[in-house]
Amino acid sequence: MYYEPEIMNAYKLLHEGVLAFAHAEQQGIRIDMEYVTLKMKHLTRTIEKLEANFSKTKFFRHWQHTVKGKVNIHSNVQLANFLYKIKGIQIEKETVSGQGATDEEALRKMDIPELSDLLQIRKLKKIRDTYLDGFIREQVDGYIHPFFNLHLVKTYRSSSDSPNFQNIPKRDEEAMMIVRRALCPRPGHQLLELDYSGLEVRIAACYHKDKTMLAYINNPASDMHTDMAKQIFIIDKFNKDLPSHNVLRQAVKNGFVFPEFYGDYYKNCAESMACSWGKLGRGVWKPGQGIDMPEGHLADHFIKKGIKSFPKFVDHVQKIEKDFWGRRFPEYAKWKETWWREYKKKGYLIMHTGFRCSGIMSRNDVINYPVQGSAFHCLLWSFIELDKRLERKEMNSKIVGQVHDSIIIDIDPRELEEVVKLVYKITCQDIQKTWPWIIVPLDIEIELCPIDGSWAEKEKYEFRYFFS
DNA sequence: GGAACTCGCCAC
DNA sequence: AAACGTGGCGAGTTCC
Repeated sequence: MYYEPEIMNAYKLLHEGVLAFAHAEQQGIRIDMEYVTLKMKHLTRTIEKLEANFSKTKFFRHWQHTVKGKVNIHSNVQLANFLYKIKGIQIEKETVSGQGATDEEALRKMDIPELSDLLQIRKLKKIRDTYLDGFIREQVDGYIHPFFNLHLVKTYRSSSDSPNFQNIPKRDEEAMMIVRRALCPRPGHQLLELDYSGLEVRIAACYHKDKTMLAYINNPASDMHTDMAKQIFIIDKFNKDLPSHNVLRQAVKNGFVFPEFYGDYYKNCAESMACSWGKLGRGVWKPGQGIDMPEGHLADHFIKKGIKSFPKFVDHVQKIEKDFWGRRFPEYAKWKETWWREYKKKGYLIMHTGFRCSGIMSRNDVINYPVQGSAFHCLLWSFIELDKRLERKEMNSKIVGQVHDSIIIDIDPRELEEVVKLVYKITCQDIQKTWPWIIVPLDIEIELCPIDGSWAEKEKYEFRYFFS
């Protein structure tokens, strides 16, 4: 059988990657056991209290009245049955198998106060049972040793388990603080995390080489998300330092730009931006609705601009999508077509890093796999290189984990400057020499927690003065 | 009594 | 033409 020569580079990356990951697994991450034990007790008390209150409500008594045995408030089968069959609520959202959904979005739409209480219970149980209990179960002498796998993901990314170190809460402030407080450096050390900034966007650009996108990446003062926010929300004097404008920018970034890159389309994007972020309804908009900003409420602003209802906004976003791929990023759009056509002809695709994806893939798979995979491989290459260098220098600082585009180091404060310089050299400079296909600059951000602090306390670390 | 499934939810 | 990519895991439920 014929293999393209690049496949040996891919093999080498996997081989060395497995060894480097094993090294990190062996190090492990320290858990503040005293804290976790105490916090679990607190959470259990709070959950019991919330459950007791919940079972006193009219809602619960009605529910209990309609079933033969005992209600289990954590059973979504029972909950769906009660809400949709007994109470006769119209199903607005279905699960993948076509049942009435009972996820947060579905429950919030029903506007029943008791369901908010149920969601709060769910959230605390998730924190306790998935994360804190997982740490307790997996720890050995106060250290967890999460596995990092390289053989399980279709795109040749990694996965993690026992416990999964790649889905520790971050967005929800309360969950983040509770769970990350449990993760600590070794005594006298600090936890440091280095993140590649916008890695997937940059690696995508190495494939499609779109002129406009390259300009955005090469000019740090430019901001694609702000430009798109101006266009979508029709605001000329856009100021992202204004809290309300920043909400719109985030809405555009997470509700339009990234979903479009992943292959989503205008209808979902319009809904996400207007309803989830802008807090507007799906019908005709009325004055005073939506988030508040200097231009007035979002609804008033849109009405003034001639967009009086959600359907009108959908049309508006459709035009912007057309403009996005047709005028702004035509070379990116062309690349998507070329790769899809090539895949259909050959039945496989080869990444810049030498990995081959074959089997049945959708159009979205074909545009996402190479980008997701090779972006991760940049991280993996850096991980391997850094691991070797720390080992060779016999440093006390050790890599302990990785989250797709970031590396977590348990660092000896005395080695901080040396490690940071090394990290920057490897992640942003050396990698360019190894892989000439990386035609964009790569950049990182660093976060650091205090000595003997926890991962919840990490803060942005200004390291650039080392280089000035 | 365990395997396999669904659902919901956490991350990038 | 089609219509969001990749995972892990806990709890409940169903199947054998």
